[in-house]
Amino acid sequence: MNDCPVKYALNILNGKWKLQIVWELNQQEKIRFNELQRRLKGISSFMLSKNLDELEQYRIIVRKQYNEVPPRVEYSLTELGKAIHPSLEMLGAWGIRAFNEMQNQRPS
Amino acid sequence: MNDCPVKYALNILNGKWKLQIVWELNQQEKIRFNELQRRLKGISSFMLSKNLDELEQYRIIVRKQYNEVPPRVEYSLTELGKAIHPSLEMLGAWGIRAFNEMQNQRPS
DNA sequence: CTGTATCCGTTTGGATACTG
DNA sequence: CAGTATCCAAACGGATACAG
Repeated sequence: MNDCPVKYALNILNGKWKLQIVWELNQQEKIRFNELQRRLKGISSFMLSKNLDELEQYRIIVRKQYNEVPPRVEYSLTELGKAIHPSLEMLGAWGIRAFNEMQNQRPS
Repeated sequence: MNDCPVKYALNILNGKWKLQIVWELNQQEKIRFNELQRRLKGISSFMLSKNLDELEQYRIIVRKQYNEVPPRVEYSLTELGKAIHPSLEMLGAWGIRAFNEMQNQRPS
């Protein structure tokens, strides 16, 4: 994993939800646990919590807790987390091309 | 999967071996099944075959078969396959940064 | 040499119930 | 509201044997 930076990067975003979490945070600056769960339709609080923990360990996101009643916790991207966006844009552009090349040859 | 180009792209490279296969093909232009298996230390012929099939279906690689005895099959990247390299370079650069930020904060 | 068929252990994602 | 604990099913990776 640590012998290849690309694999290291991909590993951080691996799984069903992490990319989407980063994407939501990129559009929101800050977001609360519950709202994030609503936006990621279908995720359980267990999975969301687990994925947020992992992203925090990799320093992609920051968790800020306010000691209020009811509890409030806000998540946001770190500078490192924001810095991945250009790579994702580039990958997305390639993804569109890859998708189109599949469609073109479907009729075969 | 098809609703997000980034996810579509990541899905193509998903798994334990596909990234490394693309990487090897990027350095070799052509490579035979057996040599590829030797380079990807630890992969079984079953897994290699399966991963090559999937990459071929996504039009990332091309399989060329020569009807000789013994059989010879060569794999190479398509133009689409080559075109992913800049994205991987960029992701790798970010990966190095992410890795370093982890190391820096380890002593905490 | 280049695969396929079968079977199996591990990992991943998730449903549900519960807590401070 | 923001999680944790427990348990379960499906997906993934792989070992082994075998085939053209």
